[in-house]
Amino acid sequence: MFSKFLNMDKEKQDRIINAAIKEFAQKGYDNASTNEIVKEAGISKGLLFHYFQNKKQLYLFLYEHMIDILMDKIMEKINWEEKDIFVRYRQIALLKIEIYQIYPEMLNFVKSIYKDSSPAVKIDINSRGKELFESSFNKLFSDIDLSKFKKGIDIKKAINIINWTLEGFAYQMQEKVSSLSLEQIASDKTMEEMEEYLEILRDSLYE
Amino acid sequence: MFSKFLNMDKEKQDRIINAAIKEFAQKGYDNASTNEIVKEAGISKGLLFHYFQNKKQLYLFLYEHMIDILMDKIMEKINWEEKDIFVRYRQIALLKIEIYQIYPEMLNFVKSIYKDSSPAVKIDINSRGKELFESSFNKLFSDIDLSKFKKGIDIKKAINIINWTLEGFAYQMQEKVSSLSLEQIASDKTMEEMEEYLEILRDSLYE
Amino acid sequence: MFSKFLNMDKEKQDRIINAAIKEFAQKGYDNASTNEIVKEAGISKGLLFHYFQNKKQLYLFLYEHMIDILMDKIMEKINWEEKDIFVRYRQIALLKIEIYQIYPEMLNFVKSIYKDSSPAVKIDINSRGKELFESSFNKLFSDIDLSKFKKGIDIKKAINIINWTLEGFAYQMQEKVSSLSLEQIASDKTMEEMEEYLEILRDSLYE
Amino acid sequence: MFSKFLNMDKEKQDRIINAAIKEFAQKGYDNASTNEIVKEAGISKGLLFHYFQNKKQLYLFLYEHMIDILMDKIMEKINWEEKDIFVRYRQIALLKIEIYQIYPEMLNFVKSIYKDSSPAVKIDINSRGKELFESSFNKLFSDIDLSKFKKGIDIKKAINIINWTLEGFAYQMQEKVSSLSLEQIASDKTMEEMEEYLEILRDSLYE
DNA sequence: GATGAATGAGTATTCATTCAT
DNA sequence: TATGAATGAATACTCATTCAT
Repeated sequence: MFSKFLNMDKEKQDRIINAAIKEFAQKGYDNASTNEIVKEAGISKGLLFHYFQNKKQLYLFLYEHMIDILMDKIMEKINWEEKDIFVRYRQIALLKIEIYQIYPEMLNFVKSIYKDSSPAVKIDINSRGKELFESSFNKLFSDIDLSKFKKGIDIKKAINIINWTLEGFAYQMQEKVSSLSLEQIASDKTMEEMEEYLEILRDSLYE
Repeated sequence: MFSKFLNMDKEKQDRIINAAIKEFAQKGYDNASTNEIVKEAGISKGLLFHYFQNKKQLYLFLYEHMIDILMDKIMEKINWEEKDIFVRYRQIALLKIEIYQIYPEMLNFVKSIYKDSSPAVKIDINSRGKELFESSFNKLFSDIDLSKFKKGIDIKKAINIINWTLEGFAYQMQEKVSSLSLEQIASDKTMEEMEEYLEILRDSLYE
Repeated sequence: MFSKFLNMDKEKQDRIINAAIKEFAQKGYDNASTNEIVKEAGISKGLLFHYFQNKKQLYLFLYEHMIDILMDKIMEKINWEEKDIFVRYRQIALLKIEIYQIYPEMLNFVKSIYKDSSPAVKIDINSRGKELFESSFNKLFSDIDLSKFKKGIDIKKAINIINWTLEGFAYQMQEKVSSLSLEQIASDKTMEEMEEYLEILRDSLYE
Repeated sequence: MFSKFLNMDKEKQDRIINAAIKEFAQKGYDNASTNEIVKEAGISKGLLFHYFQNKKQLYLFLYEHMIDILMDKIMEKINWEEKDIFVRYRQIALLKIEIYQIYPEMLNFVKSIYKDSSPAVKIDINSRGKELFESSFNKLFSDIDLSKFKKGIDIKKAINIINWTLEGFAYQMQEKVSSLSLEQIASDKTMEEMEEYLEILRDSLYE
């Protein structure tokens, strides 16, 4: 399907991918301009459509490609022996920071998929997402040791609280991105603050 | 600034506001069409731009106007005698549901501000948000009784956890909106589930 | 439907119509460029689409409008008392020349409808054509005096021969348009030549 | 000029020709896509433009080549001993039907030349047509026995009438193509009807 | 001879905004 | 105050043609 694209010069490939995920992440599917993408990538109008039938195919390719890379990273970096949910979340957080530093727009793009997704692509994303994303994502928490939670607590709700708290924290950090440098965000101080949140939650939700 | 608009026939005013927030909420800032707005409001193109210099000014006016109305409702409906944070949050949740039932587009509009916010208006919203929204929002929690929290706990972080959890829960509920009716969402069962979350948090974070 | 357009300044209206029928007649529906039309008409891109929803609506409007004008002219100029087919054809020929001199592209446009009609508009034209064009066109020959034809001759075939001959002659004349001026074509010499054809046919097909 | 092409593998040559005349016949010069032609012919884009400088040259080559083949057939099949114009025309009509059944796209292509001919190629076709087509076509009628025509009749005009009538009849038949099968069109009934037209004309124009 | 990546001007249509009335 | 005609840059996408391999 996209073999033509994937067999081309790697450097140009990356220029196109970066330009495209940046544009889509910033403006959403509908408002993303293929004009801007080719300008930023330094290629001609025709070439983009030589590789991708249309804007939608480009978007769906990026979706699958980014998820693939994300999943590969997860499988590679997570220590699956460690069953404690807080340790697992800490690993995921470090992973995110790592990806953030290499492909900063990638996480924004993945996030934007859930935010915007115009009707034009929503159905396709949903059908592909159900197979790919969720199955792999569930794996992240499928083998967690649940015995450490307080007796009587609704474990599903407890996990939700942990999740929402970390999401909220990450979002708060991201808002500072424009003023802070990535280095500062990925610094010890940020990690320390996260640890403090995790500690409060562990004290609260574990036996 | 917008006094010209605010002094006009109230009924036409509302037609314009309703048409505009509906369009913006449904399509986001960039994709919202002023053509659609004037058609829905039953006014001419010229008139819209007579009252509002441009699309952006219209959007920013709506933002401020909606926040104003929201704040008025809050001030009116919150029982300020009650200082317990969990009780306060419960009141806010009920308030949201109440507004949702009366002006469904209004909350969609406010929500859409955070979801989409194209780069074209993001900066303006952020700067005004800091003044308007946060100052009023802070008032919601300025007189909270902090003595009930566990000794030694970082209270700011504890409040964040409560906040993010409720946000996460609300977001989860919203995702069901397309399949569930508003009545079902605002039902006892939803409120019960929220109570369970609040109970876990109170058990965890209070002395 | 097109009242907005028909109520505008007549001179600009005509500039648009002339530019459009010329472009459609020369290049056919698919290849006609709305860019060229607005350039030739001296209006902006937006204005054309302000009056006509899209290219197809413009084409269909022109079709109906041109047929209308053509039919009005026919009803006005034909002497319906005269039942002889050769006299009737002569009147029609004179009529065509007259129209040719006033709206030269109009007849080309009408002719082009039958020649090209891309699949994009064919169905719409056919359905509208059956009502409008054919019913009125049949009227042109509905009250002809058939008693003058040779006994035993197949009258339908005889009329076809007259028709095809005059069409062939007109086509031959048109091919000379690029080299000859309209004045020369509409001259006595051309009419004389046509008379000679009609005379051969009358001698041949009448008693 | 096109010797490079004509010296290549005959089978590939035919694949290209067939793909090209089909595309041109179906869509007309302007809308024919060289992309489609190379896809259908199974060759690369570059190769097409290696043999033919550009789309126009390809079209003009096809025009000349098809006329050549057509003329060869004519020279081969016409009985030149028979000098009667009506008999000659009957032979030509049969010839057309024969070709129609063997190379249906070829006649479609030749026909399409007259129908669509975008301004881009019209001039070139016209100038070449005068040399090629007409010279050969004139041969078809150069040795006709003119002595049978009525005394005093303008023979050139009489021949035109015969020609236009047969053209008109053929065109009328063609319009039925979409609903009728080729077999039905080339049936005895069609030929019979043509005979009736020829008979009327012979009775009218011969002594 | 043969490939197909690459180009950029071209297509129809939209839309915020202006301005004469 | 109110209208809506008019603008032109922007949109996604196509396509004949070139050229390095």
